[in-house]
Amino acid sequence: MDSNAKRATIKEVAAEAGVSAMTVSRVLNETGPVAEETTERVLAAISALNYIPHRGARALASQKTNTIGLLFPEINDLFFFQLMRGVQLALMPHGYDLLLYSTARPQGLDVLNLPLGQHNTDGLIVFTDSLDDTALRRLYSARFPMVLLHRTPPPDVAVPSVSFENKDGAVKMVQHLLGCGHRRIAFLAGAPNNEDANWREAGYREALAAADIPFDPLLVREARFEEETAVSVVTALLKEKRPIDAIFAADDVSARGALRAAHAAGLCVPKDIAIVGFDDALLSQYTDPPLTTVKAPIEEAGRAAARQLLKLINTGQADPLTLLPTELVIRQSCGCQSAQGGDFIRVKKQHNGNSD
Amino acid sequence: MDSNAKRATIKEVAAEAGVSAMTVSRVLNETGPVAEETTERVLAAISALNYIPHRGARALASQKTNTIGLLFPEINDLFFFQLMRGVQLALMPHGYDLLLYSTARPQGLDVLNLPLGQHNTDGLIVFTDSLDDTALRRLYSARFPMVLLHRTPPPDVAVPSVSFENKDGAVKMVQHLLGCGHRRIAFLAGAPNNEDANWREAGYREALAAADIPFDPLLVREARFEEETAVSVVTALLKEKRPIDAIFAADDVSARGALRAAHAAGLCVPKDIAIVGFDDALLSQYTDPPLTTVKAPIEEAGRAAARQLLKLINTGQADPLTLLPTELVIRQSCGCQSAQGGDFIRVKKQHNGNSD
DNA sequence: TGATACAATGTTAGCGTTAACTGTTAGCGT
DNA sequence: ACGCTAACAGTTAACGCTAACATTGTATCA
Repeated sequence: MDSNAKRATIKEVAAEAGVSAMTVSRVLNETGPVAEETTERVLAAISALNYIPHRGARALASQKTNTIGLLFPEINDLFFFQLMRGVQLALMPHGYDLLLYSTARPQGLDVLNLPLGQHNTDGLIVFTDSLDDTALRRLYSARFPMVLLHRTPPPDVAVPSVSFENKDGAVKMVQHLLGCGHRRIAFLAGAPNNEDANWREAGYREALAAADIPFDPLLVREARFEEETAVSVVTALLKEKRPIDAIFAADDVSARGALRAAHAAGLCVPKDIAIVGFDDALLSQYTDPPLTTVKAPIEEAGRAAARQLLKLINTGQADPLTLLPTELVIRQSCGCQSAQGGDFIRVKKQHNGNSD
Repeated sequence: MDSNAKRATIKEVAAEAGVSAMTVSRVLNETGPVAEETTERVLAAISALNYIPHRGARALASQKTNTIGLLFPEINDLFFFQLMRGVQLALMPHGYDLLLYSTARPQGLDVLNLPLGQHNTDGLIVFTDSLDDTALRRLYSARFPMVLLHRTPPPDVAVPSVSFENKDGAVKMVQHLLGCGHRRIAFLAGAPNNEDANWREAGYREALAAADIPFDPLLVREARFEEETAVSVVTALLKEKRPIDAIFAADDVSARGALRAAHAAGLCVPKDIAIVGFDDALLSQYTDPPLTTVKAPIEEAGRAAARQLLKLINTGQADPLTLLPTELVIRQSCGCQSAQGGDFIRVKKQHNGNSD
């Protein structure tokens, strides 16, 4: 191994192989015919000099970065790893790399100094509220390819968006609980600006209304997808001694918190109270008792977002809305007998799981 | 908003402001004197044209990317978010962006096609085993600035490394348990190639030896830092009916698993068995009972790695080894009375928490 | 008063790569 | 033997930016 080697350039490789730089480029990018014998010499030279093409130079000359950016807010949820994996898996076979950036406070982001954008990526996946509407509009008006993940674009911005059938899943879950005989169902909401959470709450309300059960605002608490918040909120709720048959948490993390709070209050789940979640997160089958939940295809969401973005980059258009199906996963925390996925539940088919 | 605007270039900005491109560059980078009035005109032009400098071009011309790469293995631990945050926080004020890349299978990584490297970053932070020794040597011999996080470099590679005082922390914990009267202490190890875990196990053994307690290999199980693995491994261990006073898990995640397994086996923690962990992860104060553990400064590790890398880039050298101190956090799962951090425990001061 | 310094700008060239073009040469049908 | 095509390779310019140097003007000092 050469010790103090500076980076080798394409010219040096070309010289080593006795060809022109262009030929090396052709070998590298498979962009034009090169004789087999020449190819081999070039490859040998590349190997010998430990040559790695310079991204910046490539981007300059070809006007492509072969990089996709993923913008995400400050988060602390394993959820995100699955999502990222999905994106990466979908991107890799197409030769794209994934550049991640976490925007601690999206509002403060200077659009002119965006760490990810036209200057270093071919497109952007924007996760939830990691970018505010203003920045979104700017990029959109500059025709920069973007896909939103778990976020609806503002009305005047036609950016493709990928999400779950959140409302549909929540409806199914509430109908399942109702089918078990539960009537007083509390709901643990997410943060106010979280769209997934809002659609889930909408589904909760809609299913109640459909069953002619009056909506009781006192049964809705904000757990913000946080286990500890859920614990304190549910502890408080249980202290109030309202009659409650079940708690529907807007995600599995808060369901876990609810479970802990219920146990701490001396309640037996599901005998005294049913507790269910949403997401079917990694650990949800191991809670005590195993959690009944709605399975959300998280990794698939990442894949779908990547696919849509590539489509947008390559063809100039993509599906405006991709909604991934959710499905009931019935375990023990709901206290129902049904072994299988609750097929007996009639769910009115909707053209779109989120909107009416 | 101009609708179909192509990217503006520095020349267009210069033309708009009635100056040369160089002056714009100077304003942008604060690299040379520019009259106040001119500066304002340039800034106005930048704003009007929505100009964003092209990273690639900059990198080419200045031979700097202002980007640091963080390589990490496939990971499913909240741990990582704290680490990343630390890195990002330390980098931001110096104008560096953070480029992340997750190497699913580091062995298969083609050194010549490394997604992160000299071509697009000014330096690399390598987390645990996300890069194999061969690749590491190559980059090192090309004098590419790198810092290892939670990994010791191979002997012939002088790359700075940042880690915790793992062994020291483990010693303290075992001594604490011994001080409580526990004698038969089981250990839940991490994956064999995880250095943090290995040092923790070394500390466990050393403390036992120092107390003249024979090491019993049957009391060591591999939980791999995974909650579910810990549950099954501990369940099996408890079934064997060996006398066990305490379980020392190599991290809090597996401690959580141990806790669940113990409860499931009808044991009361800490009355029947003490269970302690390592890391002081986000949720550890909320377990039931609250987990006694060793606090590892995770975010600080990220910061330290970033600092060392910047130092290496700027001055050509950095501290070969940064060991961040760990400290006992005594809660209830160990069953000791001591309210505060166990000051009564005498710990022999060592020059280096990991090596002897 | 001219020499000196430095603030403020401009000019030129080049970073490493690829797009678009320009040759060559060989094969092939007629 | 003539042109025609296609395989293979090279040349030139340009991508957007900044380093290094060159050029002005103006204030300062002996």
